[in-house]
Amino acid sequence: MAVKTSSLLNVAALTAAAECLRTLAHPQRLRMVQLLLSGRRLPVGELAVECDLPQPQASEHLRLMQRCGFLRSVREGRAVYYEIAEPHLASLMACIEKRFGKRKG
Amino acid sequence: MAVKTSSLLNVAALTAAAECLRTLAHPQRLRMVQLLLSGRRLPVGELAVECDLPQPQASEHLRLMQRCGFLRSVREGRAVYYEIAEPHLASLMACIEKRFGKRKG
DNA sequence: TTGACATATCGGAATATACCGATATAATAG
DNA sequence: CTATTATATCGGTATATTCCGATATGTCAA
Repeated sequence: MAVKTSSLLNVAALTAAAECLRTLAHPQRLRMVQLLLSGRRLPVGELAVECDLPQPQASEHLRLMQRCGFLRSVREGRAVYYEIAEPHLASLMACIEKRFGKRKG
Repeated sequence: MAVKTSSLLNVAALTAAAECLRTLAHPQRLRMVQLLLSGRRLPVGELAVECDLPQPQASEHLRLMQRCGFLRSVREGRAVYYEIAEPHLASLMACIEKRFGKRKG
């Protein structure tokens, strides 16, 4: 199948994209996504510890990412596990890691 | 159980990545990037018209994207041309277009 | 020099976001 | 039931962002 040349997104798509990017644009949220991409799924408490965040803040970050479709949550007993819901997140994070990994600043 | 950390970005890299993503996370700035990726280089005035923005706002958006390394500017006479300075922007935008292009809206 | 055009910067108001502490809800064990 | 654990939500404050109008800077032509 031929590779389609990038056509410009319309205003609605650009607005939606901007919202999602803004949601992703936070150090701890990026870290959470990385953890979930590599670790499959994790409960809120463990994500909070890994990101060195108070539990309420971790919960709020996860809620934002769930709201824009990046994550979904599944309750199991008392724990709530979060996992990646948006397949495109992997390639997006790969781009980000390629740009910001192994770099001197 | 600890999560594997070999491929995770450190805090500094995550912070830098978040800053750049935040800069990109605006509808008109995304549009500017798309225009510059497809049209090579454009003066401020033309970008302002294409994005339906007042000239001062266009200038400010461009300044932000230049500050984080996405763009660079070259003055030619009275006009100032902006162009893509960050090679990774193309693949990043490709990811975004893949996710937000051709969807019902 | 003056006048025009192109771009950049400034000041402020409205809105959004991040962070924190306290508390509320939910599930389970005893 | 109460107590414990895990998560979610709320109130308030500090900070950041966006947008706007006005103005400053820079370049060139005459």
